[in-house]
Parts: sequence; C-alpha cells; structure tokens
Amino acid sequence: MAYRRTANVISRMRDNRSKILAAALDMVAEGGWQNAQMARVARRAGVSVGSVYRYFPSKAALFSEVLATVSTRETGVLAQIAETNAKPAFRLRRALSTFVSRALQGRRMAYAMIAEPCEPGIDATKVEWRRKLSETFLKIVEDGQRTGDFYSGDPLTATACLAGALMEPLAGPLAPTEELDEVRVRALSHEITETCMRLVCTPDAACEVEEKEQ
Amino acid sequence: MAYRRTANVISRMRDNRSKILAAALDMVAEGGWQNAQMARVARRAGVSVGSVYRYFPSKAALFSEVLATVSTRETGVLAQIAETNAKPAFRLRRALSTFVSRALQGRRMAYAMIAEPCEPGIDATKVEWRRKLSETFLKIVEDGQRTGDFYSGDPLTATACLAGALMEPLAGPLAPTEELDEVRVRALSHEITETCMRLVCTPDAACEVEEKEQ
Amino acid sequence: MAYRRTANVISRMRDNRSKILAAALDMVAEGGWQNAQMARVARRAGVSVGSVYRYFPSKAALFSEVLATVSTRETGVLAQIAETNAKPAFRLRRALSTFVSRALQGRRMAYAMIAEPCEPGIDATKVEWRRKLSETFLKIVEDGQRTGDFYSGDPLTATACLAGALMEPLAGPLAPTEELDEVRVRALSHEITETCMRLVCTPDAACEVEEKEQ
Amino acid sequence: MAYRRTANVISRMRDNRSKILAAALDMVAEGGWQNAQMARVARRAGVSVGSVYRYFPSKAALFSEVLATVSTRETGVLAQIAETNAKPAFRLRRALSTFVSRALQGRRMAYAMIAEPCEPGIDATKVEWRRKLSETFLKIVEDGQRTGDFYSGDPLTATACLAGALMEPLAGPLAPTEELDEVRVRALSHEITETCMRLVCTPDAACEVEEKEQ
DNA sequence: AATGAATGAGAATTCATTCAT
DNA sequence: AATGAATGAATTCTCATTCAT
Repeated sequence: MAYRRTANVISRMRDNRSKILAAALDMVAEGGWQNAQMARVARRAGVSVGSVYRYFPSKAALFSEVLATVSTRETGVLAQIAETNAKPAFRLRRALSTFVSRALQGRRMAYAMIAEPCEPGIDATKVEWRRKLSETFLKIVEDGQRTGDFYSGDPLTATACLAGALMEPLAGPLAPTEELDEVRVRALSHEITETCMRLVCTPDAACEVEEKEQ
Repeated sequence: MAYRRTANVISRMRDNRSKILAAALDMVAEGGWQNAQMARVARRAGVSVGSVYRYFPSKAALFSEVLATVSTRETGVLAQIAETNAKPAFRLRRALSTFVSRALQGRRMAYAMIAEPCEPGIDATKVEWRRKLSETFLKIVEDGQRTGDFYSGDPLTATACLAGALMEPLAGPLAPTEELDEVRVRALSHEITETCMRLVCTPDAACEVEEKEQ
Repeated sequence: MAYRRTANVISRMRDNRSKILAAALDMVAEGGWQNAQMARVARRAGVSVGSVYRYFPSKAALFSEVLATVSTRETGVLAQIAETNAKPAFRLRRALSTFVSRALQGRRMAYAMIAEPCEPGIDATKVEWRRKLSETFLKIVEDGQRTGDFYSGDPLTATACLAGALMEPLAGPLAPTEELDEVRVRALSHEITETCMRLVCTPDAACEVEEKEQ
Repeated sequence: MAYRRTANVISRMRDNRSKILAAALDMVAEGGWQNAQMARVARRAGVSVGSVYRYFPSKAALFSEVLATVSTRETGVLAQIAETNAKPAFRLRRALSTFVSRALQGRRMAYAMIAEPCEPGIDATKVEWRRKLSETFLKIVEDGQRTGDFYSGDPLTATACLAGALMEPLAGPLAPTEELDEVRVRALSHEITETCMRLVCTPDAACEVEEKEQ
C-alpha cells in the first residue's frame, strides 16, 4: 500500500510537472514569450500557482526548460540526420532544409526561438540553444572536412556561422504579421538552404550531391 | 540680444536632447537594455523625468533612437567600405572584419545590439537594424555577382545569411560573462571573416583578394 | 476539515472584496470622487494595492461598482415604493420625497452621485445610474397615465425630466460648503416634491392624494 | 508716442486674453473638457504657455471663465425672451424650446456644459451656471405666478426644477456617440418642452398659449 | 510682456513570488 | 503536496505650474 501510494504520488508529481511544462510550451507556441505569465501557465495546466513553484524554482527556470525542450526536440531531429552514413554534403543539405521547413511550420514558436525578445532570465538558455544548434552541425562539418568535401578551418566558428546564416533570413518571414504562401515557403527554403551550403561546402562537393539527390 | 537669447535656448535644448540620448546610450553600453529605465536615464542626463518626455514621446521611442543611432554609426562605417572601388571580395572581407573588430571592442553594446533581448516596443527598430546591416552588404554582393566573383542567387537572402553568419558566432564571445584576450579576439576575427567570405564569394576570387591585401 | 478550510478562504475572500468595496464607498462618501485613489483605498481596506486589483480589474471598475452599489440601493428603495398598490400620485409623491430625504442625509455621497464630476471612466456608470433612476419612476408614470391621473406623453421623457427636476434643485444645497439646518431641509424637501409632482400629475389627482396622506 | 505705445500694448493684451479665451472655448466645443490642456490651448491661441498664465492664474480660472462665457451667452438668449411682453406661458415655452434647440445644435459644447464630467476645480462655476440658468426663468415664473397662469410656490425651487427637467433628458441624446436625425431632434425638442411646461404652468394657461402660437 | 523649457509630484497598473491553511 | 490569496516593489507616463532669459 505504502509503496503504491508513493508510486501514485510520484507519478502524480511527474504528471503535474509535465502538465506545467506542456502548458508553458503551448503558451509560447501560441503567443510567444509575452503570453507567458506564471498565473496563466498554472491555469492552463490546471494546477495552482503554488504548484508551479513547487516544480520550478522561478519563472526563468520554467521557461528555460521550455526553451531547452524545444531546443532538444529540434536538434534531435537534426542529429538523426547528422548520424546518417550519407555523404556530408548530402546530410548537410538535408539538415538545413529540414530546419527551415520545420521553422516555417510551427511559425509562432520558431519566431519565439529565433527572433523574439525574451525575458532576460531566459537569455542564457537561449544562447545555449543557439550553441546546441551549432553543435548539431559539428559532426557533419567535421566529416566533410575529413573527406575534403568541406573547407577546412575552425569547425566551431563554421557551425556558428551556419546557425546564424540559417536563422537570420528566417527572422523576417517568421514574424507573426507576415503572410506566407506555399510558393514563397518553397522558394525561401531552397534559397536559404543553398546559400548556407556554400558556407562550408566546396562548390564541387555541393553539386555532386545535388545530382545524387535526384 | 534677442537673437543670442534664442540661440542659447535652442542650443541648451539641443544640449538636453543630446544629453538625454547620450545618457541612454551610455546606459545601454554599460548595462544593456536591462539598465534602461526612464528615471535612471533622466538622473544620468541631469534632467527631470518630464524633460525626457519632452524630447522623446515614450520609452520605446527613446531607446529606438538609441538603437538607430548605433545602427547608423555601424552601418555607416560599413557603407563607406562598400562604396570603395576595390574588388568586391576585397571590400567584403574588409567590411566583415571591420564589423567583427568593432563589435569586439564596444562589447556590451554589441551584445545588446546582437544578442540581448530587448523590450518588445524597441524590437521593431532592432529588426530594422538587422535589415539595414544586411542591406549594407547588398551593394558589394551585387557588384560581386556582376563581376562573377560571387555566386549568383537571390542577393537579399545572401546578405541576410551574411548578417546572421556574422553575428551568430559573436553572440557567445560577446556575452558579458565571457573573458576575451587579445589572441582570441584576433583568431575569432580572422576565422569569422573568412568563413563568411565563403558564403558569397567563390574560392578563387577570395584567394586573389587575399594576395592583394598583403 | 478540507471543507472548512475552503469555506474560510472563501469567506476571507468575500470579506476582502467587501472590505475593498466598502472602503472605496466610504472614501467617496467622505471626500467624493477626488478622494478616490487606489493606494488610499487599499490602505483603508487594510490590504495591498495588488489585492485591490485581484478583485477589481481597474480603478474605473472599482468605482463603477461603488456607484452601482449606491445606485442599486437608492433605486431599490424607490422601486419598493413604486410597486405598492397605492394610487400613482401617492406613490410618486412618496418616492420623490424619499429620494430627497435620503439625499439630504448622506449629503457628501449624494453630492458625488448627483453633482460632482467624476473620472471619465466612471462616467458611463453614472449615466447608467441616472437612467436607472428615471426608470424607477417609469412604472408609476405608466400606471398614472393608465388611470388618467397623469398627463399623457412619452413616458421616457417624462421620467427623465422628473429625475432632472428632482436632482437639480438638490445640487446647490448638497454642495459640501453649504450649511443646512433642519428647517431648511424640511422646506426644501416639501417644495421639491410638490414641484416635481406637477411635472406628470394633473392638479386634481395630486390634490386628492394629499388629502389621503393626511 | 508713449500714450500710443501704451494703447497698443493694452490692445495687444486684450487681444491675447481674448485669443486665449477663444482658443480654450473652441477646444471644449470640439473635444470637451478632456481636450483641455494648457499647452494645447496656448498653441491654439498662438501664444506661449507662460502667457496663458499671465492672463489666467490657473487652469481652473481659465476654464471657469470659458464656462462662464458660454453660460452668459446662453442665458443671455433666454433672458431676452424672458423680457418680452408676451404672456408668461408663451415666453416660457419659447425659452424652453430655444434652449433645447441650441443645445442640439452645438452638441459637443452642450454635452460639456450639461453632462460631461469636468475638472474638479471648475466645478463651482458649473454649479453657478446651473444656478444662472435657473435664474433666467425666474422672471417668467414670477410673472406667471402673478398673472395666475403658473402655479404658486417657491419660485427658486421651481426654476431649479425647470433647469434640471430641461437638461436631464438631453444628457443621453447629446452624448458624442449618439446619432441624431432631424426627426428625432424635433420630437425630442417638442416632448421636452411640453413636459417642462407642466412643471410650472397650469394646463389651461399652457393650452391657451399654444393656440396663440399658431 | 513674452517665452517655452524644465520641473517632479502623482497615479495606475503589473506580476513574480511567498506562505498560511 | 497543493492551493491561490496576498503582497508591494517597480515602472511608465502626465501635465499644471514655474521662472530664467
């Protein structure tokens, strides 16, 4: 009995923690960082404000975790691509276009992650997320440098540039006010991907891949 | 007499407006957007809160102007480089490394301009600053495409990528917590510049320039 | 246990809301709309400013409710009289004199309700109060028109005129600066009532009633 | 020379005072009491803020005078009617309908004078204006009582009631949000006038007059 | 007499966090 | 463990009035 009760309590706790985190994530996904007040999160999660503070020591901690969650999800998708055995240029192109496509879907959240100002306290985690995103490209870049398909040079700088070059041209189009049709999305996606490719990939290697893709 | 009186009043007014703007700019340069409260700005400028509102209709307006001032200053420097008659690749390399160097000096301000979240009301101007920065590279990129030194493709995407690739690898090092020595600054500067070059510039054209530079 | 706890909390909440409302009402009753600052209300109610905002979304909302409370109280008294089975003229006279008497007691509040300017945000409710006051007379007037004791004509205009004719001669005497003795109060009350009677009631019907009253 | 200079100065002073007063009046006539800030008045009058304070010791003083000006203008029109030799009931009806018509033209100003909350400091003058309006009817009422056309009773109360009965039903229709067409204006005007007549005028006397008017 | 820049007290409102129950 | 009422510091913005020039 005692054991089961404990188990229930723990699982209820897990539940609450998850519910709160999910609620917070949803709010950001819908209204960005501005939407994010502790009381609202609590209400949305169906718990009290006090409970939010039981599981998260502060607002910054909660939303940092939200950011980290999304960060992990997105970099996870890219990491899978990075671990393939395909040619580095192929993997890179795939990773880049995947990032752009996913951003242009979940737009509001992507905007929050990429361009929207957030609470100063969450800031550090945002930097971390950008670092992680860079890192995701690291394996691909290193592989490419090894095969000679990619330029040599400090791979950390290269990947950071990659991340920036990927996000910056998205900032405008992701803005909540912007209207995006299917055609524009495709064009944007292609253009950004190809431009970013050049950042690390020699023209020859890049071309070769394109042929293979077809 | 009347003339001088008027002149004095006007110059005092100019003074005050400038003093307020300068104070606001200094505060951002020292403590980022977080430092930015109207009352503090007033005190620092040596005027009353009301006077701040005489010259700037709102907090957002004041700090937008701060942002615009820095933006104009920085893009101005780059624009001068862009208008040179040198080879596009040369101009580009010069512009890129100038941007990085200047950022790594005024670090706190650069961090505010590049990575730190700001008030939503100021955000619009921040977007504008990023757009202007992209635009600064536009002339160079178009020239380079014309001469064939640069890759073809949508120049607007290319310049946005350029801006992102330039700023992103700076975000980490600029963070107020980071320690930077002379050596690291140089390495960083060189590495970022060369990586960004590749985004738009064919390897041949890029090399050629390097020789010329020496 | 749990039940009692909940009950206590709820009753405490009711208490606080009431305390705040009561405090706000008292302040108006003592110093009119000028006395009405959120911080002062909070202090007087013995709660924090934040608590005031927990129960009332804005200053306008709080004081609108104050106004509505008084409005309901006063029109309630009159409505009871209106629903009597007595002759319309009798009911009307009774309602009018009751209104005047009550106003000449709670003078400061009556002044606030009748003559003192209030914040524009509260104004809508003040208009509503005047409308309600008119409406209170509506049943009596319609009954009187049916029995032929009252003049015919648009009853809505008649009741509005009635309300105005009732309040206007009170505005001066209610002014906080004015001194009122018992005699003057009586005379005023009688005079106003009888004058207002004539607005809707034919002389014959009015007289008849007077006899009955004695 | 000196004399003429003085004369000029004085006339310029008169000019300025008038200009300021006129500007203030216009502002109220256009946007009500809310529109009324000293700086705006100054700008509109084409003088400096300081000059406004040269001629009017305070905001309350300025706008009290605005109120008094309009008050005088309106009561003046009514006073002329009151001084006629026509039958009291005729004069009264004429005065009442004139008041209503004029109000339904200059609506914004009428709203400010009758229904809109104003600055507390102007309050006293507003009471005064209402008193003056009452007083305007005094001569007519006294004449009517003398001829026996009007009911007897305290004429001061009667006239105050008259003023209230006249203004109250106007408060709603004058609201800046309300739409008024020609038909409604006529109906309103007639209804209010006739209802107010009954306040002081016996039915017989009132009828007689109507015939004469035709 | 005129100017208008400067003043600064005040007022409303927000929301992360705490803690008694 | 859960609740959610209470807290109150912090911040922006307004505008009548003053006074040096």
